[in-house]
Amino acid sequence: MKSFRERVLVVVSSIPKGHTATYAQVAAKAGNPKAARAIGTIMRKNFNPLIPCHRVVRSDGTVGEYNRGGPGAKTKLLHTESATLRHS
DNA sequence: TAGTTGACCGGAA
DNA sequence: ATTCCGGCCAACT
Repeated sequence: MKSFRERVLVVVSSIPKGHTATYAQVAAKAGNPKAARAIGTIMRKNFNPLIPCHRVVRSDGTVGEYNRGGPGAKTKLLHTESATLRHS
């Protein structure tokens, strides 16, 4: 039984290139559909290069936040990976 | 232990 | 369509 944040990191790292997942989706896959907010709390602190946190977006389709150069860098990365981004 | 914070979500006004 | 409010969860102080 690993910690919730361990599972979250695994789930996020499992996101295929060119594919995005919502925080709620990641939370649900980690085992807590309602822990979408906690995902942000975890990611914000535990950012490591093996975790493509930039592929995690909000349910609205907006990129959300990013601690690695701001939302702009995140959007740029997604665009680079040809991820299906939604126009806010 | 308890209280505050925050990369969120969904519903109501 | 946009803005406001409450709720839910994990981490930090």
